[in-house]
Amino acid sequence: MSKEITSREQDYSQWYNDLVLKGGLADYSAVRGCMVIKPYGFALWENMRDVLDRMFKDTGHQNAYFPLFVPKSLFEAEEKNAEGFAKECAVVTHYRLKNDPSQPGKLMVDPEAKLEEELVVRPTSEAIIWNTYKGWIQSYRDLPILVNQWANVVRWEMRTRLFLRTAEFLWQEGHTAHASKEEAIEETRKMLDVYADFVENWMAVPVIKGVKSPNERFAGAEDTYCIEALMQDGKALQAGTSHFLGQNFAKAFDVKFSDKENKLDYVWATSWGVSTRLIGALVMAHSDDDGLILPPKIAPIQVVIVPIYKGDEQKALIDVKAHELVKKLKGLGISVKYDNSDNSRPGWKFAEYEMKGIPVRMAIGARDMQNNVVEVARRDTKEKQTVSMDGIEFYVQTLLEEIQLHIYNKAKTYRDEHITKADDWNTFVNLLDTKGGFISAHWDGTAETEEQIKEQTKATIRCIPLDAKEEAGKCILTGKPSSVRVLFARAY
RNA sequence: CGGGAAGUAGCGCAGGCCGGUAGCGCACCUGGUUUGGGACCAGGGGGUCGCAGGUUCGAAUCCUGUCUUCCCGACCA
Repeated sequence: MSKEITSREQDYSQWYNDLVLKGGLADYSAVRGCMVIKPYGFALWENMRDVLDRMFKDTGHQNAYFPLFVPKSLFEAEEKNAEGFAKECAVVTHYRLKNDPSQPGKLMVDPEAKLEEELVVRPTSEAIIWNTYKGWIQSYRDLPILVNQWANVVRWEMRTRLFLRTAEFLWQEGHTAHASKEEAIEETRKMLDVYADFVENWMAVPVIKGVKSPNERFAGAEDTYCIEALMQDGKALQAGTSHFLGQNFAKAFDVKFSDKENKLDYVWATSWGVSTRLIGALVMAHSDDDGLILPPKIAPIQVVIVPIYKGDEQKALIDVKAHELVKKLKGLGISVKYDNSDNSRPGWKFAEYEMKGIPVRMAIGARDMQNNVVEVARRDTKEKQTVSMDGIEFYVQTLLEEIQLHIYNKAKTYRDEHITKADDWNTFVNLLDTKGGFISAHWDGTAETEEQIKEQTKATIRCIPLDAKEEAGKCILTGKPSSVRVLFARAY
């Protein structure tokens, strides 16, 4: 069969690629490092986006849109930020093509059309946004500014992977400005909570909230908070970040405000973002060797109905019943697809919709019609049940909730079982090589030690968990004193 | 960006060493039989062999360049 999926055991990377491609989420494109998000994948993103957008608005944010291009002089204003991104920036240097005189029918960059100042294609928008905020802010009365934008950004990655790391990707970036440090920190933490809420309760992926070590911190931030998720191969994935930017960007762009006492001070800033990378996390957290497993709350299609019939008369009868069923389900806000196409047989459809991760499949045949029942199969456990048609919509509604919960609990159990304490170096290395997952260990707090651990084991500090308890211990590598355990893992 | 592999019909692949005008399975179209886990029979359509040069009477095949993808590494807030 052309649609077979590589098993996780055989080749985890290929399994992931197969799911994304054969599940209809995305395709490769003619542009290096850039992918096409297909309708099914984009529908998933739209669902995620809509929920997040509602959450942002419920916490007082508004959407706006800033330019794709950032003049180089603005981009370099906040030095650390610029330095951090410099190596992966696409740069526009010309604004015109012309016919190539030496190759008829071909175009060339017009050397006459060189830009006076190069334009950086945004890898993130702090620079252009803070340059704009300068004009918006004079007094404390203008604060806070709580703005989000949904946009694409470009980071010229050397090695790309569908959804997980592409040269261009879609995301949202929140950029807020505040009158006090405390308020900015509160905002940073609030949005981290929003992300954790979304990823856990909608995507059913458990996350650990934490703060990044200096090495892993966003360039230009004072503190970077993150949510870290664990994939089925034991590797960690950063699912979202929220940065307390201090006054770094305000100083770089000279954004000051007068407080109530008419004293001038620099504005305090935050930024926070999640991207289409979340789709990669979703795929790797839940799916199995038969295809995608999508959580009902964000699945583009929650229920698919497949008719099983012999001949047109039977099909016509089932069509009527199925349409009633569709109407009932839609009445409860459940998204349904009735697939009565005659192109493929039921077995083929079953496999196809399993591949696409549709949470619930219902099959109706002539026998079911007679008995007033329907076969209900759930994607997560693959269990099948025959259920009475009476009140079936409520049964399905409950089942969808159950599936959502079950998917989350399954991922959480796996995650919890893969947080392991290590108190000596051998155990630490062994755990990384055999079990994977998060290793909870002491660290002396220095960048040098973190760097050495990374060199020797490829594991990085994913975060210092926010709920970490004070505990006297010794650094896993140097034996120096440490007061808190941090989480190490190999990561995407 | 370094190492390895690959690109031939929508998908998966063979052919390539030894140059002679392209084949298999699935999918697709037509007709029929079918339909409770990826149906079967018969007939049929579809490819300038990734792209661009070169060698040759002749290139999918040999040579050069280039683009894209995969795996490993380096890099990665």
